Amino acid sequence: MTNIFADIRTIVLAALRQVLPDLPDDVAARVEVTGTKDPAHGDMATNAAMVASKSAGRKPADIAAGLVALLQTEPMIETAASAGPGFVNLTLRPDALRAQIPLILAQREAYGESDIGGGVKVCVEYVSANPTGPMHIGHCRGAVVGDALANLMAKAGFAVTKEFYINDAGGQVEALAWAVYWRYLQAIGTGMTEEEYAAVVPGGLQYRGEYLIPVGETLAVVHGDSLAAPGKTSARSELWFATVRDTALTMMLASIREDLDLLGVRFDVFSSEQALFEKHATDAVIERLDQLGLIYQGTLEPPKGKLPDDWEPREQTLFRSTQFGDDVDRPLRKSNGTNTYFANDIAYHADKLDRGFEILIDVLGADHGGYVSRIRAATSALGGQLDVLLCQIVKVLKGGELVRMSKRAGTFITLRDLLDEVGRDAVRFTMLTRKSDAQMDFDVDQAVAQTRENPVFYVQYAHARCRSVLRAAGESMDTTPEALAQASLDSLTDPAETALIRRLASWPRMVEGAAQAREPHRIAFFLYDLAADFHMLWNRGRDDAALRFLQADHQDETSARVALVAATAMVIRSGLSVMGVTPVEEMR
RNA sequence: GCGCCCUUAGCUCAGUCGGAUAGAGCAACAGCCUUCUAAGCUGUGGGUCGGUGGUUCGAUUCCACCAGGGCGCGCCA
Repeated sequence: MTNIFADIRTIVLAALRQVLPDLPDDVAARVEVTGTKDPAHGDMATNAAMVASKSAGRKPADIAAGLVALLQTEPMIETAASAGPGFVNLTLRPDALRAQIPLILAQREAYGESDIGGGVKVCVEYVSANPTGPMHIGHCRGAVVGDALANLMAKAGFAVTKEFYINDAGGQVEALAWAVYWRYLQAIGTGMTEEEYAAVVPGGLQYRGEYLIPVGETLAVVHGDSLAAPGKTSARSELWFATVRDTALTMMLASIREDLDLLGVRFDVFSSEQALFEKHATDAVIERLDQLGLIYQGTLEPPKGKLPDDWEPREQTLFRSTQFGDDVDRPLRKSNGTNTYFANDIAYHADKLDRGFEILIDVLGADHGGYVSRIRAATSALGGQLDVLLCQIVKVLKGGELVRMSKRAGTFITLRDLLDEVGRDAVRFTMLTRKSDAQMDFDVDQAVAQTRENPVFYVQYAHARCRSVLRAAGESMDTTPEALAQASLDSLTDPAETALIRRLASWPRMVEGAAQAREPHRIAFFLYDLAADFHMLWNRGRDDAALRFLQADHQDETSARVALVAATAMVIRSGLSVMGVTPVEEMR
């Protein structure tokens, strides 16, 4: 595990303890070593003197002076200087920074891995689309964000499980079965009209999309007319319901998994709501909460403002979520005694805790915003920790126009449409170029553009250029990582080279910060900046032939630069693999 | 009406649990191809960080209130 920031922080902390032997641990924990914005401030800066000032009762400048004196003597540090309100700026010895290159080459794409996760078991739940239809663009962002977050946390040393929760119980599955049964009747050539059929469906016919036609046809092939009443009309639901529902769920889930596969998302675990239902998990968890004194029978206040038309006060089984920061207590059982979705979801989260996960993460759509505080409350009540990432709406733009998505108008964009148009890598990368809780416009034209505007292209281009140099170098030298790690790096002194090395060295710190903040989008921005550093260096070689990577007459310089290029390619690949994007070898 | 999220350059967005002179891309202007990919690079201009207070050595960052945008609001999942 390589992390030069962590190494320097250890050194700074040791020095701080010499200056202040009574340093409290909580103060020590706040000591940071960060990169600098301004090269004039050196390579790194630490806030150590400032954070320790208050508890030590000494001026920051005073402590900083003590630190500077000690840090000056460190072999990795060339100069230390106090500055501003009490920063200590550090300039590393050039060879200390360059020494990161062989370390990167030795670790390859594993570079950036960290142990801050400490092997803590984390369950990241995402997508969890209802198995009632194909995946649409609304699911896409959550799928990509969740998948990248899971990868990111795994890289940071958490023991991550990727999980998909199948909502295969409840009203919408019933509605699905009725919708599929209609497609079945059509497939066997029923004489009923859609209106006649809809009239017998409890709650009305939903899910009228054509994607259910193949399910009906499959049922017709397997079961012939046997699921219908004589005359090919609708039979009593007891006769066909379970068969139709199970076939529909199986086929819908298969289709979702196919879509996920195309997106490059693979889950470790698919959890079934129905399975929990059969174990009576919800009743069990309500019992558990009851024993904690968190359940009561009561009547909720009507919601403020606009009332539902049929509002009337009714007594329900309620959970005291207000004790855990929610605004109102929430119903677990409906007035007819059946469990609410919330209750079932508590059972599911309890199930995850029972499986030994210490941190639960749910990636949800923004339309679940109002749901967050109650499910977090429930998880806290059960002694767990739940982090929620809300993914805001994605608007799709094409030709500068907003592409309207409406199920009613039948113009909803499926995930597959988007993948066909833009490609998996561009979809994944673009979805990670915004903070997940910020609204996003997905510009289809930009995602396929081959210019710097398009971060996917820009990063891929940098990687392709690296590979191009390595291919060319490979004709006259050994470009295996093992061989390059032996190169003498003393010639890497150009500011553009140093900037690139500094960026590479900050990758492990970036991974840790992004994982702790649960912000996978930071990886995309890091790679973009890294690509910019590399493109700049590349073009320096255009202006000044002496800065080109391959120097026919200077073997040492060439190997040093090729080693740098190889390390750059590895870090790009390391980052892309977190994002689930495939690096390209060449642009075409 | 209540709750949650958001507001940073003309546009789209970064900004590392509070840190030094707030950064990119696009758009505008001025440059760089006998060369490992010019699908790129360099430079210039552009900001009361939505507003007003507060917390402290220090606030784009934390808190309160206000304005604007989005999402939701008992027996849907």
